[in-house]
Amino acid sequence: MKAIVDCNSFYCSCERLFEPQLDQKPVVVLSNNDGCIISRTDEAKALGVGMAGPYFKAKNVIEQNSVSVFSSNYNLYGDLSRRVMQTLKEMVGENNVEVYSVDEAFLSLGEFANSNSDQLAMDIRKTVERWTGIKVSVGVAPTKTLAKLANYLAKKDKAITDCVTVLDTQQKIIHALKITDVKELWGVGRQYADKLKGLGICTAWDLYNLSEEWAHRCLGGVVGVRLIKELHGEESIIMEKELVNKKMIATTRMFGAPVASLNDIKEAVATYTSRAAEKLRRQQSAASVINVFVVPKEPSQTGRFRHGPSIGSHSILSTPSALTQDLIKPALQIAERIYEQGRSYKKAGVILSGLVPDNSIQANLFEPPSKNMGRYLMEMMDNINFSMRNDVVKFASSGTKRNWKMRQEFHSPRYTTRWEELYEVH
DNA sequence: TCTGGGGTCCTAGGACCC
DNA sequence: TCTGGGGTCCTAGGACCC
Repeated sequence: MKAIVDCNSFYCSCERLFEPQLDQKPVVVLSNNDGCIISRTDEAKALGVGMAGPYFKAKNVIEQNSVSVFSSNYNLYGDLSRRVMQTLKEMVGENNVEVYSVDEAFLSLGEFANSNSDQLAMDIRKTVERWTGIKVSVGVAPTKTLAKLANYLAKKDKAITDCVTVLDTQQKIIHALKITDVKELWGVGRQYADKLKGLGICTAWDLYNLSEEWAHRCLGGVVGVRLIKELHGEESIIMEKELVNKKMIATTRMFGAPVASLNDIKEAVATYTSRAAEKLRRQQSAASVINVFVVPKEPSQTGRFRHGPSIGSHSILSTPSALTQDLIKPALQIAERIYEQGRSYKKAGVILSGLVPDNSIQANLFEPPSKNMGRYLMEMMDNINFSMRNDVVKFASSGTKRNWKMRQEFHSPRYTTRWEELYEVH
């Protein structure tokens, strides 16, 4: 049996942990740049605050109902996430936990669940809450896709389920499929949902009854086949062992306000490159390809604001590198190349790919001393920036004025990861 | 006026090779 | 001049996830 453990309104729950007077009160957390609502509590949902909707559209409702608003505080959420995952590992064994996202983990229950899945699932839910203060929902079923379905049902009707749903018999599974809209299934997004609806396939049960051959033809090839198999209880999406290294590392941001000057664009690109290079060194990789892109301000013709047209170009490094200074140089050259005088831009990004293990440590002996200096410099910068304040030490090309910096008007303290912001009890 | 920031996998098609 | 039937590798783009 598989389980999925999913934190309820995770970012909001993290904020509430340090402001307990907000329990039972509506809370929302905004995306970077305070643009979208990316987490909301049940109370906010009941007021009609949309998920993943733009903040400005919900602003009236939010102000009229005194909804508490926070900018996203990823230092805090990341730390609390680690505590939740650690709890799960202690309960079912490290090797049986697959961290799927910051607020979700799959568990392989194996023999733990043979007799009493309900009891085990409830035990997990209660223990995580007791140890970390974070409420979670648990779904249990034979496959990951069905476990996700169970979890969806657990969250949908918390008063009845107490945040736990177990689908351990064929009858329960069939009933769950029949009462669930096909668009709620894991692996069915907007495009497929619309397509399926058009064909008269409305419930998960309707999809269950289609053949693998049909899914291969109409639902993205092998991806669709896996979905059908999973619904039938056949494990087709396997558990990943340990968190493997990223194959691509990106740092991209909207600007706080549109940016027109090349200088500001270059500062932003240098800053994002530094951040991406830090992530690169953290997983001990080096990059061989660097991609820089900008998104002009003009609204997209398609009306889809998300995947608006971006203008970018890439550069291939002669030697893969993890040193910020090696990456900033080509990044800035690309920025100059793609920038057009007279336009203004709302976003820029840096993507590192072609990642390989960073073997420059071993190569040290054979390198000129200047290269070794580069490594020491990086280590020192990373350590200082990690233990003190972000960007105490940075490259001059990152700038000091930061005209492009994103908006964050409602930021809470990093209670658990910065000494000077520790929660105080008087 | 104001709409995030990451990631993954898969497929099709082109370039190139023998 | 005629010209088959494989392979592989890479990239762009589409779909999905949180």
